[in-house]
Amino acid sequence: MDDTIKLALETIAQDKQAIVFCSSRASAEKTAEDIAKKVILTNQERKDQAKEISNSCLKVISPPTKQCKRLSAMLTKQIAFHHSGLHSKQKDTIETEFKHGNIKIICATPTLAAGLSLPVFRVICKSLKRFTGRFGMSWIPTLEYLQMAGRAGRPEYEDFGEAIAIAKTQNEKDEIYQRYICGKPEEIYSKLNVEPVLRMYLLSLIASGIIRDTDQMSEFFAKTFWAHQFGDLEELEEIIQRMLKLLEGWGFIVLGDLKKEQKRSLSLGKQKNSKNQKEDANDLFTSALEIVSNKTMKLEKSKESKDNGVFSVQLRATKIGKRVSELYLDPLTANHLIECLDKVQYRIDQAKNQSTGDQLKTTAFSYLQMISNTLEMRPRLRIKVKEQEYYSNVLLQHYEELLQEEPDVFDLNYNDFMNSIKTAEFFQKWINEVGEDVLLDEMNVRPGEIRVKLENANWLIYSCSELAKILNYKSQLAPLQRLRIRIKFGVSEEILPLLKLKGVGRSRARKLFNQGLKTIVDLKNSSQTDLTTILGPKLAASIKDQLGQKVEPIKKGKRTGQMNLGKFT
DNA sequence: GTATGCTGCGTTTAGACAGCATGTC
DNA sequence: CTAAACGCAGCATAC
Repeated sequence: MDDTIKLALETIAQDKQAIVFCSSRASAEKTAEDIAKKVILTNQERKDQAKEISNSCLKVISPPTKQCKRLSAMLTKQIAFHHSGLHSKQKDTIETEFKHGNIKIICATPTLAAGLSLPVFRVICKSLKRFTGRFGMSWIPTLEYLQMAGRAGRPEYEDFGEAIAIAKTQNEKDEIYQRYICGKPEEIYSKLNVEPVLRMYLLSLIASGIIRDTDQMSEFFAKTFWAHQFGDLEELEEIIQRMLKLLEGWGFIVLGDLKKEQKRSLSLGKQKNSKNQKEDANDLFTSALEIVSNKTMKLEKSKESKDNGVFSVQLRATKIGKRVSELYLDPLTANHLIECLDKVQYRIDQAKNQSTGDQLKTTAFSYLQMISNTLEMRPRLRIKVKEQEYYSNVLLQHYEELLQEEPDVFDLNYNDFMNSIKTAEFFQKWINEVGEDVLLDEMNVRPGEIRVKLENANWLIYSCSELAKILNYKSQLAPLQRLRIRIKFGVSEEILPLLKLKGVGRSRARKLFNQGLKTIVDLKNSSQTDLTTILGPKLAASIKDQLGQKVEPIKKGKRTGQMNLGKFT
């Protein structure tokens, strides 16, 4: 039998608890399941307790997903898995019930290591390797090992705790000993992801007025702990230089007083070719940039340049640049969104001018793909090998609606682009009321991920409408707002009016609609009795009340309102 | 006949943070 | 420089 499973069972035999850290979700689920298979609960009280927890996790989503069922089944044995795909309510109950001692083993991905304190007698690391795109399976950072191992030992209950790392070979054993037991935790800092961070950082520093010119900028970055950590100051200079130029080209900042604030796409009637626009902008700024290049950023030489009396170039955020910074958008994303909004607006204007002919339509899918292809929406839903054909069809189907060009098939970004199509398709299904169980089966999105995606989408769409306001694209505000509500509730267009009522969400609105109550007016004309049969007495009364109509006292029937409500939620 | 186990091959692979507005029986 | 394990299908064996 697997050593991990042996150790887990032995822990249970001691009537203690353990966390098993696994390197993938599939592994966490499977390991937990394998352990659960071998567990036999004898104590009736424990059985009942476990059953109760199992049920409460099962009914978090209705209808339950296969993930819910799998979790629920093993909770019966006081075993659980834990990873980011779980619904947050399930995560919560698992954590609290583990604390209460009602769950004996949790098989988890690193979520649990980073999260709140969840001390335990024994930590078992099934594997200390993890897949990384670039290097295949590689050792996890020492710091992460320490975090996981640090869960072991509960000062309140135990004198000590155990952290056990499983090695598959003698070689691995030595390596683990050297690397994790003797090794020092590495610096947290990585050079890999500097650019996006720097983009945002730079813009926010300028927008907030902390940095007003290139002198201050140089000074600021030279002094930063971050710059110190980065080490290679010249490389940092280059990056800052590049970011500055990008921010300027995107119209988020203005250099010096050489030019008035760039008005971006404010005139509605005019077709804007964004590429040309950008080039123009770059031309205009060349002189300013040259000054900057020659003068700033030579951090080591900054004294020298000051002595030479070269003047500093002013840095100022534009109106839209400020808003981008406030919205906490990556400027690259913001630019992408703005370009897409430009395109939508162009289509709208064209449609106004010529009434005939085929117009390129902007649909919900257009916007959904737009937000799906941002950095913020990463990681996108991945297209599996067998799904490729399906999603090329989806792409074809929505081709005309897209607001960005399809990259070349051999482009490195092509995969990512296709994943944005799948992600958009996921949102599309969500706002057409497809259930979470189906979404998991068909698209491999788990409830936990769904929540994160929806939150991001909500934020991005909100940001879009804020940008649209500044760009004066008024005609896009309503569609964006509608889309935002649809995303939030996961509903189709047709039942939108019903959502204004308190206590009416995705499923209740659908119920009403299917009973022929499609609008607020329909509801006003319906009797409270009818509403009661659909939604139960309490909600029926509440709706009548919200509509400003007389509320008849609730009759006490065989079933109370409480029970009805329970059934619907 | 059904359940379980083994082998071989193709496929997949952790997580989390930002803003906003408002509410849940 | 630098994979490993899961899931599934197909087949063998146990009950």
